[in-house]
Amino acid sequence: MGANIKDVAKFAGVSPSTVSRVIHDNSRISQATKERVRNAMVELGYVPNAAASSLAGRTPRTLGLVLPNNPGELFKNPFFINAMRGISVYAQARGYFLLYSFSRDEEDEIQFIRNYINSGWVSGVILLAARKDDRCVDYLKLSDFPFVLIGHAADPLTTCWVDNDNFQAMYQVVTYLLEKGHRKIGFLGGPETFRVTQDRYNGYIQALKGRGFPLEEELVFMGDDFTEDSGMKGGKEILGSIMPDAIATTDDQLAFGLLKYMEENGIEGIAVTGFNNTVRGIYQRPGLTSVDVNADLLGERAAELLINLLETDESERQNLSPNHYFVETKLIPRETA
Amino acid sequence: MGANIKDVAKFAGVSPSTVSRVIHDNSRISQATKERVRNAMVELGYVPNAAASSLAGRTPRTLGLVLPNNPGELFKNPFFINAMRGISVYAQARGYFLLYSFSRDEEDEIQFIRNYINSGWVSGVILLAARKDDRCVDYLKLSDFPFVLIGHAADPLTTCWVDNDNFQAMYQVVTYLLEKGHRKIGFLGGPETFRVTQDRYNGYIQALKGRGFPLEEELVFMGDDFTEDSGMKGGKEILGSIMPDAIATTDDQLAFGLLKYMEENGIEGIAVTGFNNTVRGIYQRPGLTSVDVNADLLGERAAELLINLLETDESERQNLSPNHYFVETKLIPRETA
DNA sequence: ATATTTTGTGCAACCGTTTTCGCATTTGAA
DNA sequence: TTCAAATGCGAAAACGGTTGCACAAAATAT
Repeated sequence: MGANIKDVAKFAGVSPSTVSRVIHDNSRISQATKERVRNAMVELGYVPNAAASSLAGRTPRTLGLVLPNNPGELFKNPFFINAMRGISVYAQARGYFLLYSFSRDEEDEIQFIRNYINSGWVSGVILLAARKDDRCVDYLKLSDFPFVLIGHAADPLTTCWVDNDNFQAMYQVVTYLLEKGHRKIGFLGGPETFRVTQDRYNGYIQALKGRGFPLEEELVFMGDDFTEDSGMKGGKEILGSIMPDAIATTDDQLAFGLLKYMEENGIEGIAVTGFNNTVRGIYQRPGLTSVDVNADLLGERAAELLINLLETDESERQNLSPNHYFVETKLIPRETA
Repeated sequence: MGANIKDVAKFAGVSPSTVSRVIHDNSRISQATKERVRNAMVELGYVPNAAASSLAGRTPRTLGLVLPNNPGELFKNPFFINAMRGISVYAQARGYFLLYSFSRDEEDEIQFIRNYINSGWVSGVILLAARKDDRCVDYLKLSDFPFVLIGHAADPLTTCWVDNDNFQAMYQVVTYLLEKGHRKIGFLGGPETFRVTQDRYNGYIQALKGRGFPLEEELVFMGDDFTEDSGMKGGKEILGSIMPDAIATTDDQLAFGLLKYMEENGIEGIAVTGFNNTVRGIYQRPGLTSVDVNADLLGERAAELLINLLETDESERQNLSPNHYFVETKLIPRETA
């Protein structure tokens, strides 16, 4: 390993404490000394020992990421890798390291977080997949450990989080469909209990209202989950009654199920939109019109929020502002709408 | 933060040194004492402070991952996320943390590795994307820092690496094509300078030879890179002369280019195979027959190799065996072949 | 000219763990 | 019974930074 703080001190003709203060840009050190020490640092190729630094009281400049371990989801949806990249880009710029781990289940995740915290290896956590009633969130709050959530927090006032503006996103989708000339527009969502479903549903309703179109309950269906099967079921329900000329779904998987149902039943000419811009939707024919949730930027913003949180004094954290970010989505028109 | 080693010592009625020895299962501590201390540890929810531990001489149980930052590649090919998952699964089982970073370029990567090493935060490195004449490899060797490579090492004897058996993989592809009744089989590869191209080309040759088929030079083309464009160019070259009835490519992107060329020129009935089992190949119609390189397992094996390396004494590392693993590939037949 | 504040730096204790050395105590051999 | 070796554990010095405190020198106020 390279030079340590003593080597630098000796080289610059000062004491180790002075070097340390130069590293942290302490105002009590004169410019002349700072310059001399900094030269010594580059001269010797000095990199501070992170272990010693965090042991001695500084917060370790490392963030811990908690990822779900759902093999299918991981490769169908480039969300996670892109979010991780976004986080990496930002964290790098601020000089933070990143720890990650895929966990099998909630129990596993809590275990990880416990290890992150107690090992002293990590100063903050980013949760990349928020569940409803997430025990990880509870655990982190209970431990009073800094974290941010990607996704809408159950308690948005006392939690830091980043998310898309799901209302706005769906509003935009429906408006787009209306402008395309569609009049009877259905809605196929995930479980009602999810915040994201609610938000998007509200966006759907408002977009219709805004243009003076009525909400027709028969054209609305909420699945039990986000699977293709639920999509097919939704197709059966919605297309069984009145025929809409477009259906906005809240997830590409649902859309795939819906398209499958339509194909199997020879139904054509209905516009379909999805959410998440998954790879399958991009490459299938016809390409699925979908909403890109901008995972990259979600990641960057999450990292930004967390690092800002970490770098504000403990006493002021309560009223950190902002405690959340909304990230723009982008509608990607393709053949299905 | 939780309890420290002194708390545990007090609780168990021993000295901190004894607790430390129990943690590392030192043979000089009696079973009775070990039990008592271990009880104290669970009782107090003790997790060793990783910073202190690594400061005091232990190697930090953390591995650093170096990833390329090629946005397109990252989401078209689920290789990286799967490899990362594989690494995570194995590292977790052995009690290691994982650091990752996406780098813009080679310069950036070296910078990261330097930080990894000098910060004392990391005890070994996994390179997920090996280039030819990789400066990172040189740097790591020069620093005498433990690392493994995913991909074939330039110097396979003195480097630790994991890779697919590319010879075998292509042998299998060609054999499959021959068994399907194809007789004139072409080869469309990436740059010749790449080891992987060579290996797969040799597999192609041997598979033909093995069954007594001649190698026809006009049916072989090596592109300048792994892009769709090169695939189209290859199609033009190979399909311009004698018509083969199948073409084995060394990369899905090349295969996509080839298929595109065929479509644009109205050429049909030629079997095509790819490599990497990318998402586009899975979802396009017709589905692309491709070789799954088993990224998950590559990741696991890489982690295994590195951790084993780290846990053998410095003096014995020279003749660590094995210093590499071959990971099975899996041919995934779809419509194009 | 003296008193007071500000500025610049060093000393030394501390963070939590590891590990060498050393000292009892027990075990086994002579 | 005596001595050497093995066993079981504690004391204390690292590891590399950080930071409160002290203190001298310089700047400013009186």
